[in-house]
Amino acid sequence: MDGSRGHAPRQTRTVPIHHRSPDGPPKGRGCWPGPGVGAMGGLQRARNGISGAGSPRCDRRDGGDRSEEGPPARGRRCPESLCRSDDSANLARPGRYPPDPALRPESGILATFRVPTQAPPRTNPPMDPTSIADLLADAQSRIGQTVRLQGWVRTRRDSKAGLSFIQLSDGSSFATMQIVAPSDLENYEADILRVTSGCSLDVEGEVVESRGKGQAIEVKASHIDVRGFVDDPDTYPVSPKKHSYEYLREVAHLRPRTNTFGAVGRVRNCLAMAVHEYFQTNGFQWIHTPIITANDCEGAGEMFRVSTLDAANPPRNEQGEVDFSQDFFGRESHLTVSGQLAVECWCLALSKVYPFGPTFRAENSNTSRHLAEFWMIEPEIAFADLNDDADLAEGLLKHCFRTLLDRRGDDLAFFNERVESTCIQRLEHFVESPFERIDYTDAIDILEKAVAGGRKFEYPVEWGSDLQSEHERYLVEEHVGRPVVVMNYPKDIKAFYMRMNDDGRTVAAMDVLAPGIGEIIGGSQREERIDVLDARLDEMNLPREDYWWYRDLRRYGSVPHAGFGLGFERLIAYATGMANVRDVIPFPRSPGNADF
RNA sequence: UCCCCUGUAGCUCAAUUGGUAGAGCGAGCGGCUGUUAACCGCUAGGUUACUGGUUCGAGUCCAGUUGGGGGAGCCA
Repeated sequence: MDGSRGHAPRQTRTVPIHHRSPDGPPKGRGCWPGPGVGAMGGLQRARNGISGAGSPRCDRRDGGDRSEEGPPARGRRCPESLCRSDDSANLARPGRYPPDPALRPESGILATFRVPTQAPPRTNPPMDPTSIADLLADAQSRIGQTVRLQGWVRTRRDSKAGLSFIQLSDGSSFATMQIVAPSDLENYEADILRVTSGCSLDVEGEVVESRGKGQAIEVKASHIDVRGFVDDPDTYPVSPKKHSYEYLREVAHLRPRTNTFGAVGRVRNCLAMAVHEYFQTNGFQWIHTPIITANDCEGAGEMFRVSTLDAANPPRNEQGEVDFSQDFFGRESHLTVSGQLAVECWCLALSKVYPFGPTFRAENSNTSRHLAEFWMIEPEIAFADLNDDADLAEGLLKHCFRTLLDRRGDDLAFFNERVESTCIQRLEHFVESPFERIDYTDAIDILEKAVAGGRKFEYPVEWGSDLQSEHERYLVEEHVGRPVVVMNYPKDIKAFYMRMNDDGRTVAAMDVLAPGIGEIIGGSQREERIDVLDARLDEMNLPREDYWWYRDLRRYGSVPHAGFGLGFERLIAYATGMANVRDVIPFPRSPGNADF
């Protein structure tokens, strides 16, 4: 029943004030966080200085007893401030909202919830809400209509002419909507003048042509319902100013409210859909390869163990080793580091397949290009060789970026203006130019010529060793200037499953290198000949029996096939110009960091 | 994991050879204004990440711990 839908409780509630944090979480406010530089301050101190038990987020309090109401400021933690989103969002500093003398701290240990005063009347029955994106899609034809918008406040500006301007964002597009709140709204004094960044609103009003510059239309409000106030605005973490990315990572629960991260979220969604569209329109099947794997043969690095054994006191066998036969799966198991081996089974039945899901690596990698949990796209195609694989990589990437340019011009314009000034140009160039394809051996020649010409590298260039980051960067950024596919690497630096070339010393592997981000795709044609595969397993001291089902694929109807892995976060980082993959995933996991 | 840099107000940063801790933004209050990253004034806000040293005296020097960044390795 909607008559009261959207209205916060009307009564004033009181709570003991020590349920409130001595002060709020670190704040700021993120409209246009600039490039991430500088160091962190308050949060680490909060983290280091306070040692309370309980939820780790609750520890994130900065010191400082900022008013008379607080309990001892340090060494004390609020058990439920940030961690309980329902009530804490409405907690107010006592004595401020409302300014009721009976509730001042000196009258007792009471604080006041900050709640809207009175439910403003609204149309009956209430109308369905519209998204800002939909409203802007046909702005001119909507003029004169009454609409209902729901969203969060970016800024409020008052005019003594008897009105306030509120920038409302609902995340449906980069654009916000200007709400004009006339002072004759019955809750104008009581609510509207108390609205700050971060408040949630439910607005009804007429779409009108804007009298100001900067927007074609605006909504002249007839009713504004403040659904949720911001607790002490002084502590709202995402204040309307520039914030560093490092800081915003520490408030990852609120960073989607900033321009940058809202845009990242929409771009991420758009690219994910583009990936699926490309495959679905080209005859691929999406295969859900397992997250948990008991294979000890994936071989792509350190893995996270999945176990239900008592970590403090695990069962042990006669040799004193942990007895995983008593574990949940009856053997040691892990989170997947790749769906490739599993999806090859489905490739050799459904022909064109792709996993697209989360992947986990327990590597101690501390870089802007690595995450412990990331999303990977791993297409696999049957009756295909390495060139088909490179064609597929090129087709997929170009489709993704073309789609992004078509659909998220608003967000890309922002990235272009505020994050990386060549962002759009780079994407347009990307979709128009053919990839450069060079053999590893030729790449070595190019690098050797560069060295002969005086170019200095920290690591030596020699056939047989892997290309270093500096080598890849030279090839992509200086020598070619656009994405490069390096193909046919020496066999000794690549995995066992990559197909041996006729020269006997290289395998059909490829890396797609992109300017600014490095390796974005790694792939290969797979070894489909059982005798050659076995020889490679033996050569690398890998027990054949561990790969029995993988080898079966080569025994029963084997066929040349190929595939690659595309790191989804690297794709987003490249598309947006965001420098760190931790800032293109909602909640990044990296060594020492699994907050939120 | 290795190398380098770094931690000062809610945020971004200053602080001379070791000598009383500052600004901008944000916030609160007031002024002005169909405003729009508004503008003007006033106010509040600090155990200089933590622990221990050196010193008459430490934000500054030393050691350890811890957080962050850049680069490398591993890779996607």
